[in-house]
This record gives sequence, C-alpha cells and structure tokens, in this order.
Amino acid sequence: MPATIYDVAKKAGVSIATVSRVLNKKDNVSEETKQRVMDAIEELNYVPNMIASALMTKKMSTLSLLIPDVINPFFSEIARGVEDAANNYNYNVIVCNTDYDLKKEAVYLNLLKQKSVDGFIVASAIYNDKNVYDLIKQDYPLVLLGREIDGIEKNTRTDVIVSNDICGGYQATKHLIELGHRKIDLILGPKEIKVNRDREKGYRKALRDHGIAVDKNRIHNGRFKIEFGCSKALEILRKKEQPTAIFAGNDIIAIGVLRAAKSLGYDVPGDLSVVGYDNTILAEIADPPLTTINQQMYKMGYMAAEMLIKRLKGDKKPAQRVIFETKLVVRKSTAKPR
Amino acid sequence: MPATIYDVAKKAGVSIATVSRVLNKKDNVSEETKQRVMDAIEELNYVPNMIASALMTKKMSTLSLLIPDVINPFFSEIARGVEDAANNYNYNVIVCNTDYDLKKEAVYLNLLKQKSVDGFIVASAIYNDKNVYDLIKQDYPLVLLGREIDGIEKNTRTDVIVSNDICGGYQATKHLIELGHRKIDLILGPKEIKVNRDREKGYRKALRDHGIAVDKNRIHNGRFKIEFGCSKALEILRKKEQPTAIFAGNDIIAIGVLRAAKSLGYDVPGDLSVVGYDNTILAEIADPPLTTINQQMYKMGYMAAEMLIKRLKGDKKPAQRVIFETKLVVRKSTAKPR
DNA sequence: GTGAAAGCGCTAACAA
DNA sequence: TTGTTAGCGCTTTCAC
Repeated sequence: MPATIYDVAKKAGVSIATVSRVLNKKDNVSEETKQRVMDAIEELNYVPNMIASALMTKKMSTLSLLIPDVINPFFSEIARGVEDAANNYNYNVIVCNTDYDLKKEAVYLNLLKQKSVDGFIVASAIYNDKNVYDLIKQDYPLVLLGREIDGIEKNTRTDVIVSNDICGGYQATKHLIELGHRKIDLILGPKEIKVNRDREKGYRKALRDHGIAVDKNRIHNGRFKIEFGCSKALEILRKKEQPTAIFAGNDIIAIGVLRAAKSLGYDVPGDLSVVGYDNTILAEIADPPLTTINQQMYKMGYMAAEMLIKRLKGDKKPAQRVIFETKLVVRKSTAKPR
Repeated sequence: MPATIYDVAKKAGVSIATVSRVLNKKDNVSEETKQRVMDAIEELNYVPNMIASALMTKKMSTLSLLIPDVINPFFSEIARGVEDAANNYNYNVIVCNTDYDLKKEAVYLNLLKQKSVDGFIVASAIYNDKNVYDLIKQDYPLVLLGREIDGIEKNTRTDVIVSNDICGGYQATKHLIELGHRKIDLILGPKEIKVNRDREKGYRKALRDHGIAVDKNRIHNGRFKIEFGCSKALEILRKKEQPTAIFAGNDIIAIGVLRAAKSLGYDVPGDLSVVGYDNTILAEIADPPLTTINQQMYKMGYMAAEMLIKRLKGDKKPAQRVIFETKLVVRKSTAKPR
C-alpha cells in the first residue's frame, strides 16, 4: 500500500491541508513545517495520487493526440513535436491512431473524454468531421493541426495550425514548369482530406499562371500509400498521353511513383521528373533523392501542444490561426524533360 | 456541467448504486430498472467519470510506452503495435520519448506513477537501467521489450520480449561470408544498448564458425544515426585495410554507410556490400534497397501490450520470456566481392 | 433486486 | 500560519 497524504500528515505532525499546501507549493507555510513535511514525504517515499487530485481539479496534465498513423513519418514527426512540448510543461500525451476512420476516431474521443484528458490535438485531417464539430460545440480545449473546419464560429477557442498547401502545390508545379515540363500529372491522396484539395488548387493555379491548360485527366486521387502511387503511376505511364513529370501528393506516393518508373525501366529524372511532398526522411533516402515540398512537421506539432497547454493554463485570447510556410527542396528527382 | 451518476439516479428513480450496477454490467439488476437507467443515461447524455471510478478501482485503462524516439521507424512500428493491441482492449497508451536518457526516463516514470497508469512497456533498451530495477522491485506491472535485465528474480511477473539478436548478427555475417567476403567491418550503435552486444556476438560467432579471425579494429560502436554511419564509414573506407563489406547495426546506420560510399564514388554492391538491421521502411526505400535482418517490430509491440493487459486482468502465470526470430532479407546492397 | 452509507485520496473553503 | 470539514463522482460492502 503506497503512503497517502494522511500518512505524511501524521508523520510530520500536521494536518493534511498543510501537506497539500506544500505539495502544491503554496507560500503560506512556514519554512520549518514545510521542511518537516518534506522530510516525511521523503521517508515515506510518498507519491501524490494525481487521480485523487484530478477528481477535484479536473486536471490530469494529459493531452491526447489523434493522428491517422504513427508509422507514417509525417505523423511521427508531428507526434514527436507534440510530445516534446508536452513534456516540457510536464504533460503527457496519449497517442491514438485513427486510420482516417471517423468511427474509430469517435470511439477514441469518447474514451478520452471519460478519462478527463485536458485537451485534444486532432491531426487526422478528414473533411467535415462530425466528431470535431462535437468537440467544439461541447467546448473541449482543442487544437486542429493540418486541417480546418468550415463554419467554426469565431468565438470558439479552437486554434488551428495549418501548412500553406496551396502555396506548396504551386511551388512544386512551378518548379516543374520552369524546368520545361508541360505534361504534368498530379497523384493525390483522398479527396476527403483537405490538403489534397489545396495542393490541387496550387497545381491548377501554377498551370494557369503559366498559360498551360489544366487537363482533368491528369489529376488523380487515391490513397497515401506506396502501392497506390506505384499502381497509379504504372497506369499513367502506359497511357498514350504520357506525362514528362509527376507531382505526387506526398513522399510516400512519390516513392511508389519511383518504384513504378524503375519497373518500367524509366530513368528518373531523365525520362520522368518526380516531385514529392512533406520532406520526410523518406525523401532524403529515396533513390534518387526526392525533390519535394518541405513542411515543418515537428514545429507544427510542438506549437500545437504549446498553444493547447497555454489555453489550459487560462489563456483567453481569441482563437488563433497559424499558417506555416512551405518550401521547395530540390534534390535529384527532377530535371529538364528530354 | 456534465451529468453525474446522481442525476441519472434521480431521473431514473433509483439509487446511485443501481446506476453503478448497470454501468458495470452487473447481472443483479432487473431488466425493467436497467432499461429505465439506460434511458436516463441516454437522455442526460451521461458519460461516466473514469477518474472517480479509478479512485476506487485503481484502473485507468491506460498503458505507458517508453521508447527512445517515435521518429525512428523501428520504434514507431512498435508503438503502432502496442497501440493497436491496447485499443483492442479499450486501453489507451501514453507514449514517452526517452532519447536513451536515464534521467529523462526517471522523470517520466515518476509522473506516470502519479497518474496511476496501469502498466508499463519499456522499450528504451539501456543496459543496467536502475529505473527498471525500481519498477520491478516496486512490483509495477511491466513488460520489457527488446531488452533484458540481468538478475531479475524468477518470481516477478515481468515479462520479457526480445529478438534473437545473436542469431540476427550471425545471419547477416554468414550471408556476407558466403558471398565470399572476408574483410567485414561492423558498425554498431552504443555499447550500452544490449542489442549491439548481441549482434556483435553473432558476428563473431559467424566469423569463427567459418575460420575467419576476428579483428577488433573492424568493430565500431557509436550512435544509431545516419550521420554516425556516414562519418564512420568514411573513416573506415579511407583506411588501408579497407573492408569489402560493412554490416551496420541498424538500417539507419546502413543508410549512412550508403551515403558515405556514394560520396566516395563507390558502387554498392559492386565495390562494397552493405547489410542493415531491422528491415524498416528505410531499407526498402534506400538506394540500393538494403539487404537487412528482419525484426517483427509490430508483432512484438502488439504482443507486449497484450501480455501486459492480460496480467492486469489477473493472469498469474510465471513471467514469460518470448523470443522473436530474425530473418535475413536479401535485396540489392550485397553481392560477391570483386 | 435495491438502497444507504462509507470510503478512495485529494483540494478548497472556512475557521481558528 | 494551520486545522477542520465538506465535497469531487464514483465503487462496494452490508442491510433490507
């Protein structure tokens, strides 16, 4: 049986209120009794029970992070950022893998609410997510990461952290155009995920700005999986109107494209230029190393946790909307078309 | 203010004890009152407060996972396995990044104990970790993953899940020897991490078994970082007694070796064969794709969580020690020496 | 089958 | 500065 506050009080010859005071670093305790209490705590190896205190205070110093999948390097970097910030403030983080599944997400949220986690960071970017609307409506402390929700009233305290994906899409496409490419296919993840719509917007704008007609048949949606990137690229490269470049919705899809090109005996970037998105470790390691769009995953995660914790500590300023800028990173997977 | 059990009781016209009974699915409640309670719960949108119940039961349905770094694909796969198993049993998992830092680990453990997490999975494999000894001594539910602790008494309930790293080291080295290599350098992670000692043992045994003298100067310890793999490989490849093959302690180091080889204009596997370890996604994507030793990270994580939860649910069988087998995966980074 | 009441280990008025 | 006491929202005997 672990020692309780009563044991400490008895040993120190004070009341439990006094023990509680020194535990919570209230100043109205004399140095002398404080010392006695500290000694008692030491001797008894006393560890305060946070469950008991949370029953009154409702504070568990625990955040929850909802992401589609930790294995995806994009999200594991976010997770690390969140955890580092949380740890910095003595918070812990419960990590949940939603697999882009709204039902799974709902089950998680329900369980987490029961556990009185202090706040939520939702980074599993599904469009029009009813779960998120509910969280907002019920006024749970919440930060949205890499996603937005339309129609949030301005008076919520829900902060939003996003990347400028329209710009990212633009940068990638512009890079290819400036190299001389005109036939550029776009292979994106699911339409339901907003970033894909934005990257497509950027792609379209870049084409328009350079007087190139947008060909709907060159725009493809699917999943953020190597296999999808590979099979879709195979399909595209076997068609008549072959592109000279492919802009992939993320590094994972780009890896799939690379694989497809290799299997068809294409040289990248000689026969085909490929641009990824995210600048995860995968882009660095790929063969050839991928030209890609950098996103600041770690920083975004760190900031999300920090903003959330500040709100938990009473920050009352109106909801923020932070936009992280993207950057083109040129490696070896892009070149002039033959 | 969220509804409490009292509100439900009042609305249903029963006592809180009865509400508690239906909440916990005790059978001694008549169908009729049960229905009334359920209706009240529904109407009030009542969500039970787990903190309150945990104060009595000491069960929070939360595990904690300590790993060095989620960004490392080896550990993110473990984390995913742990989380999937936990989720399957309606548990959540708090993920902590220790960075192989014993002090950081101690701080985490202390905080987690306060939070009454139900059990611990420690996968940050530091040798002779006092924190782990303490956990065991204090009889906390614990599963050790990918590490072992010497001198655990047999009567603890601490399960251990490990990979057969001696065998893995042997398989990798044997593969190189059978290709015809005789000068094989070994670039490992830190000595303090047991897996490195075991992989070295396997390496030594393979050499001995094939009548090749072990040259201590060919064995190097450092960090599980790309930069270390790269700089150490550069150093090695510039020496007189150049190896024809390098066996890296994990895929990350191997990626560094690949980078070094490339920067020196070496062809892999033509001029140098490289073997990695873990078979993470990085091995698949690397250029050339890495020959490596497969470890079953996801399964190990899944099993760790499952064993822990079973113990929490009262499983009293003596501590288990599960060994996962490794497997050589041949890709394109190894070939006969010139 | 159901209810009353005593905790679980703390925090936070309120008194002293 | 310190102590007393009433909760926080549940679970769990023990009666009935």
